[in-house]
Amino acid sequence: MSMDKSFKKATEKWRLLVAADIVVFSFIKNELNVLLIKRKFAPGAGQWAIPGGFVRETESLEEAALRELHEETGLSQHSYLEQLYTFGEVKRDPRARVISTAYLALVEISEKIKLKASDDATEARWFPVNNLPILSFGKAHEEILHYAWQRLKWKFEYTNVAFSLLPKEFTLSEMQSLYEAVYGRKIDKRNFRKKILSLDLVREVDDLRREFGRPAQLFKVISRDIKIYSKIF
Amino acid sequence: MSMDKSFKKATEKWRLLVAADIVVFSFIKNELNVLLIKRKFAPGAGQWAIPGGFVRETESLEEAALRELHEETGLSQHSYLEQLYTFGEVKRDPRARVISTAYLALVEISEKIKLKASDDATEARWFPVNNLPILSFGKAHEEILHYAWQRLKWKFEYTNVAFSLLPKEFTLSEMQSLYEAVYGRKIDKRNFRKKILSLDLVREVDDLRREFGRPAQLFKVISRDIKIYSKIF
DNA sequence: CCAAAAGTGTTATGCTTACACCCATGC
DNA sequence: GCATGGGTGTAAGCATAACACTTTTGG
Repeated sequence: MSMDKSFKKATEKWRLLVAADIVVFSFIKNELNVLLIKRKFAPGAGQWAIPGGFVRETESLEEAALRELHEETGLSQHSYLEQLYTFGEVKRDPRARVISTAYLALVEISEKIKLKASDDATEARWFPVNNLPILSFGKAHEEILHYAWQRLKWKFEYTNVAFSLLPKEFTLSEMQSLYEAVYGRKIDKRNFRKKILSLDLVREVDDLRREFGRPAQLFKVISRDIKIYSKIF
Repeated sequence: MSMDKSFKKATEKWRLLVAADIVVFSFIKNELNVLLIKRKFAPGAGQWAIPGGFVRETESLEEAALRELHEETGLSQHSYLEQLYTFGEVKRDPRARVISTAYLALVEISEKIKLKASDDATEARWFPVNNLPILSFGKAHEEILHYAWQRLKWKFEYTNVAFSLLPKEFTLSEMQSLYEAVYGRKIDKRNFRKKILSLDLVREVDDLRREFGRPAQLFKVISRDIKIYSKIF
């Protein structure tokens, strides 16, 4: 059998780097938040960026994304993870030819999750999606965030992925305000409750949340497995 | 500013290859077809596979996918192209660590498009999606095909991408049988025509197709730009 | 009793689906 | 005149969207 020249050629000049970036969303104080880090190194040192880094030979893309997330932010849990898109233009990184695969992750912030201490050189912080800082890497990271948010909207419309951002027990009003935060628009309360209850996704628990006004019924998820529906909202 | 160790480390051992694969669909004789090549080299020499190959340092992922397609099949046109998914598990290719990004392309076969001559060592052929040969690369390529078909179904449901598989002029019955081929199920004729015409996507042309039975009205597309609809069928 | 948020039904409209017969042509 | 595919309308059921007031609690 003859030799495969294109394989030989490719291995003679290994000159492509592969990176994994990870956009992490959470729902904090009725706002959709994104996790960003302050970059330590060029390019873009001192500026905010999406967590991410180079993939090692011995790990999958997904593993690399989660490892970088842990190293850069201290976060080691997630309730949902999916691949977003792979950016492969030639000029993206000034230092070398880099292909980078972006992931979308969701975390619940019910138990207080600690981010990496900010006295470390790499600081990590949650930013509300409607109040983001200037990002490094020109428009590239902004586009990734925008794309991730779009994808999240779509997932909310057609799947039960919303539960991955909610704590174990929650009120329907909380759930509604999560939908409103993701969609960026108001939803009618009666229609929302009617639809969610008709889908048989949640069950009442024998407890109430007392804050302001009338106490609210608490619910829990029946199953957190991701399912696709025809259209939720 | 201090040095970025992870970048240094990554560039010291370039050991990841990046490949691009491309799943090409066409609509031939009322069947959905996929373009496959007979592999010339190991692994999987002599077996059928999805076209693809290694990405060069100077080209984008998309360019690589299209270049490989042209080199391996002779095809140099497409009416639609989108990124599908990036496969990044560690063990995919026995020869080296390979990350591979799969693309989905559509072509219209109106003007007879010539595939690479089969006396060349690399043969290229269209296969109906319901009658595929054994593929090389174990289950991996089968999964990619399955995934591509799933994505195509989704695109047909929610966008006007169907026009990318139809010739300039077509009958509504042709268009319906394209939908049926992609979905793998029958659609009611009256409902189909009603819906398509109500979306204002096509315009009658002043010509008929004569084959069997009553001649059929020919239509053309008003605009081939991809648009998203709430649900077509 | 006041502020605050929870909770609750009905109606109109539009979309989806199911369904059967006549039409125009070539042979 | 018959075989072949082209072309047409209506009604029922379902999902969506709009809309306002009462309830329960804490202070």
